[in-house]
Amino acid sequence: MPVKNTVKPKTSSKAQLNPNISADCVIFGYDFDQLKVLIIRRGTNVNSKTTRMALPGDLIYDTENLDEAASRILNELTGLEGIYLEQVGAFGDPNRIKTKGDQEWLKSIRAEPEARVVTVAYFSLVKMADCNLQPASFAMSAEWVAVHDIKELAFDHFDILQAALKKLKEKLDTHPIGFNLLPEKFTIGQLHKLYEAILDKKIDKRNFRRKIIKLNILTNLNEKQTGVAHKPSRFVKFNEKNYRKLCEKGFNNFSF
Amino acid sequence: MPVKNTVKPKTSSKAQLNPNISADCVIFGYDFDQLKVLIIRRGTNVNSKTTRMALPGDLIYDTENLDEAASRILNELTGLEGIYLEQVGAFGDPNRIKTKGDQEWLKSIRAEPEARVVTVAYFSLVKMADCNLQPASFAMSAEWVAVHDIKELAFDHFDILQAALKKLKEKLDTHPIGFNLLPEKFTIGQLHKLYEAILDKKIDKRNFRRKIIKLNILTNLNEKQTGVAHKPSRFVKFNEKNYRKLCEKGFNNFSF
DNA sequence: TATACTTAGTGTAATTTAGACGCTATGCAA
DNA sequence: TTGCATAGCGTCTAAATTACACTAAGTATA
Repeated sequence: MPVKNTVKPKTSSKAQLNPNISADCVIFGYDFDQLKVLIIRRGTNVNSKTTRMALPGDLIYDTENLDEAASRILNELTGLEGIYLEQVGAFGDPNRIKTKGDQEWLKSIRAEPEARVVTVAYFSLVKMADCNLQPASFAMSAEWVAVHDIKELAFDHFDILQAALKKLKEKLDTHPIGFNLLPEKFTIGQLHKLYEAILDKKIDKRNFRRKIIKLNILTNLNEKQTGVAHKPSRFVKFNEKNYRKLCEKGFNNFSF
Repeated sequence: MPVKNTVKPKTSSKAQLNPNISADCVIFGYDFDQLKVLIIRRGTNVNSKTTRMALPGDLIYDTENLDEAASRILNELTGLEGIYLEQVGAFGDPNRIKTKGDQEWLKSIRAEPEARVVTVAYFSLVKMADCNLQPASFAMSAEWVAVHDIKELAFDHFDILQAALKKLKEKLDTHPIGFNLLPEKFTIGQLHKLYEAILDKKIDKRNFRRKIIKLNILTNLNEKQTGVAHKPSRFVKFNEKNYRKLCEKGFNNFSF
């Protein structure tokens, strides 16, 4: 179930980080061309040999629930609140943080680097332009990387990424959540390209239009693109009300 | 992703139960009439006032991974191995084990009853007849209860059950996993009734037959029902090989 | 032993959906 | 003014979905 990260728990000074449970976020963004993921370098020292790329994540506080932990991580890194967030699942192989490089890294940032850690993975969809990337308690820096360019990550994060991607694709088959990656105003063409980027395949333009328009969740705006070297497209916006109606009614298939 | 619980980790005497992480199993069974769930009473004292019904579950060992923990729980309770098992997700509200009744119970069985526990929920599908129900380290007794008759459970187990049920229904839409609940030989009529029981709705008999037969994953047996007060039905069995082929090819829709 | 009862097992027509495909429109660039 | 790029639309065909009714073959029972 998707959650909106509206609640920012006040993690009081006496709140304890639980050494055995973490949350990791696969934060997807879209730059009108490629599907991207927010990747961090952990640690505090830029020049450290031990900086590897990883998903943003952190141990969780004993006072916060899992959704809140994921929201906190997302918020610390991007400044965003109220973002689409959905659990992917728990990853808990005893050896998931035990490789040499990972252990060196953990020793530099954790009180109990060898503790067994089960992580709960989330994926979230953000509008890239709204992100104000900043270092966080758990991340020295963050950057957007195209999903296709990621070949390896620290810990089991590559597996988590693949699982998140799979879940995103499946979800997109049944719920038109792609809007979360686009700005308020967008064109159907942009939405079309977004679907192609996520599903990683060509989709017939006319069939896509027919299908998405029939859902009746797009509101036409009296505004067109300007300054484009082709016929300008009309902007639309996502119709939240009709979307809710559609969800209640239950729409089964929305696959391409 | 479904896993088969083939691995039984030897939890050596020095293996530690992690106080912060548990696994809970929603074990589904089918008695040719209703969808059932295996429900336990925890604790060791039958006469205790604090026995409430709950899902089978236990803290996990630091040496086992999550799938193994779920397999262990399933195996201890039913004696079964190699069972369909799939993660539902992690549940980690800080207050999920904090109600009075739940705390009393935990105090009687756990070293650190107040520790924060995040649980990873699984659902599994078993052939009821194959189960050899027995008490387990975490369960005084176990019994099958019809899903529809369950109104409340300890901790957040009712929520977990609902989530598992939802996941099962969704999965059934795309993968014909219902076979796992039926014996080797079964009739299409039994399969039909099983689908109706899980999805909790009527499905047209002829349409069901057509659709399931077209999948080509049923092998006809030269055997018929005997002793039934109606036209005997031919038995079929699940064709694992064709099922794999179908999975590889990818079958999108299988919804009723 | 005939009748009732129960589930097995089949087919077709109407509607809806999916998939393939080509053309004109409109703006900017050269 | 020509070319280029994307917008935006409609139709045909095949396939899938849905709704729906009867006969068959056993047991139970009157």
